[in-house]
Amino acid sequence: MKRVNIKDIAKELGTSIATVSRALNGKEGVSDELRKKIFEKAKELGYIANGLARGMKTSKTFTVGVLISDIRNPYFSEVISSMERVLYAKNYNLMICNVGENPEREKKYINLLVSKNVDGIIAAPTGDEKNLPLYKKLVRHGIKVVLFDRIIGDLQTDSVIVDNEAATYEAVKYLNRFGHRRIGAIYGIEKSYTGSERLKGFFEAVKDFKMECKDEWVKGGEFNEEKSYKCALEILSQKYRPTAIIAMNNFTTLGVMRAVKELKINVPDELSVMGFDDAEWMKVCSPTVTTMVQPTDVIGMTAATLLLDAVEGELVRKPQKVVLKASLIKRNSVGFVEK
Amino acid sequence: MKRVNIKDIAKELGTSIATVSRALNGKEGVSDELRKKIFEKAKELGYIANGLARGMKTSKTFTVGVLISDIRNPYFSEVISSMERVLYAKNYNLMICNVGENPEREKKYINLLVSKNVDGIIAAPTGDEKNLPLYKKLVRHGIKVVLFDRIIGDLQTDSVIVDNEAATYEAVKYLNRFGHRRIGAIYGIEKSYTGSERLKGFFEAVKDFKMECKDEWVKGGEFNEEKSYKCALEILSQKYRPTAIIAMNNFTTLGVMRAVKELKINVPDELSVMGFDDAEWMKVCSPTVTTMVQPTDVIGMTAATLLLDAVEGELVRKPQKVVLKASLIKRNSVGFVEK
DNA sequence: AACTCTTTTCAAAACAATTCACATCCTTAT
DNA sequence: ATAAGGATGTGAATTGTTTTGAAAAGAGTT
Repeated sequence: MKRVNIKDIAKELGTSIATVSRALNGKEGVSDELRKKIFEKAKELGYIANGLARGMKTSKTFTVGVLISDIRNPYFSEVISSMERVLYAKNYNLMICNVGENPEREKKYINLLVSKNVDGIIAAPTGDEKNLPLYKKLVRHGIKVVLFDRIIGDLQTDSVIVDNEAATYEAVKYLNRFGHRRIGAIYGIEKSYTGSERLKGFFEAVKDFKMECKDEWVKGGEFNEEKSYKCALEILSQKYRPTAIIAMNNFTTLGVMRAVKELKINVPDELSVMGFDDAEWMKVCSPTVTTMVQPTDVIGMTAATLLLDAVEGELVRKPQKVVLKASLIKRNSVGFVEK
Repeated sequence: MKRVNIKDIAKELGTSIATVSRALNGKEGVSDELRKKIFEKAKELGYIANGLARGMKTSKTFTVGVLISDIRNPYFSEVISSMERVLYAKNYNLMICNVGENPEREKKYINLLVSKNVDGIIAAPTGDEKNLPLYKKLVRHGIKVVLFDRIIGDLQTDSVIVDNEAATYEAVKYLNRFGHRRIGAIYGIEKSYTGSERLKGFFEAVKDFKMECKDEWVKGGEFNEEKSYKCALEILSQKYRPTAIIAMNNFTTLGVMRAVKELKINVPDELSVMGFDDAEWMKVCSPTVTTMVQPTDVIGMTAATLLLDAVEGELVRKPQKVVLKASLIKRNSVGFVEK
């Protein structure tokens, strides 16, 4: 069945499409009486504006693309949920693009979003250098871009990140207070933005607090459970092992906890575990996990708000860089080191 | 900066836009030589087709709306991730719409999706009667609809669901094998499709296996952790209480586990817990949770495939109803009842 | 040279909205 | 009576693409 358009309304009312458009969009130049009639007729016919046609003319689509690595990661689903809340209020739709850590997908999705004339893109970029020009092109072409979680190169655009370096530094500092002198870590993707920053903070703290940290105690390579589990097994099977271990995202934390369980290591008596990110399971597993959490709702809200500002604001303003702090949630996986 | 369009390409090459369009879309009637030149020029100028204009003409947008209650629910994020995988392969985008259990949001989002001329909608409907006409209108207007997780009324459209009744029936049956004769339950939204089906299967099994089930042992009302936690506390604080309890989705399961932990009830020795849905935490908490899981990836894949079939298929076919089975994952929260 | 046939190309008409520049109407002032 | 001015309404252009019917060009046949 054909959709009703303003032409139909105009014809029914014996007026012109221009007038109908003006009336429906709340522009002046239409008498109150006629305007009312137009609204009534629109409702009666079940008129819904055609966003494509409107978008063509106004070059505004009320659509925002969101590039993330994996929607199944609670970190991302929480951030997105929070973005969705602010965008929904302004009648925007979100296009979710799972790019994994795959630059090819990132590229294809960006082009798809451009072809759909999205008003803006909120992205946690893979960080691959070869897609940097793509992002720059977006900015040049007037598609607003807000980066979150990770930033790349010298892209002149808004961004919302967490001070990852400080986060792991604080985590180590906290462990230090519990008397830990031997420390290990499970990291994620070394050369990713978050991965490297978190490692940096870790090593810095290790140095500052004069802890012992052997190469064999620091392993990783991927932000996933399986890899982290294996790395944790390796680290913890050593005869001489750390008294505390720090994981660098939610999946790695999960891997560590699984390894610990399998090796029947008592946490926190024999080993303290510091997690990263928060997840439901950390509240119910035994022991519950002490962890550095990122303020996912603030991240999402801020990113969405920045994008809306950029999209709806008339004037061009300087790129903003919002840096948020991670915070420590104290639960039961960290304890004093055994004498 | 202005986007390059086919007119620009045509002008540069001294040909007509019709020819450029034909060449780029792989239609015949363009000499190989000219076609090659057109492709080269398009690449050189960085041409990306304008989806709005294309959509106007072809009334195809390569966009699919997805209505769910909450992206933070791992059940939904897994299903969506799986949908995304199949839709991405065919160059479709997903518009995620978090509707909570709110019919108003559902209505607004559906209208938004219509205005954006999505090719189809995959929805887990709230089930509110007053939005049924909206869904019917979609179908009438040629927007393909695939329902999943829940179905509503007499809507003539494809659907993918799990046999929820059988799922809880099987769960109780399993508990019966462990000698449980007194059983309780934490349910979700009674009048929701999934909620009522699961309850139905539960009561049926309770009757069939001649179990004892007091009214005070069956509580619920919302599919969330807090409410379920409170209900579980109430049930388990009673002097005469069930030896097994069954939760009816992932959040309710989490609530039960928290209550159990707080009451220092030993699971499975003092109480067996049967969960529903799967989640990371169920694998790491103590004890790990035995649970009825829905095949999220199959659900997502099937729903997306059905939608693609409907959207891309020429001929109209009968609405399909795919019913999948939940399966039991045996872990450690269910044990033999104490003598 | 005139004709058919095939291949290649083009001009113009949609698609549904917005918007600019006019046109019309009515009132009021000169 | 005429002019001015404000309010209200209209026609037509515009947005970028696809698509259709027709035209042009080239090749082969008579």
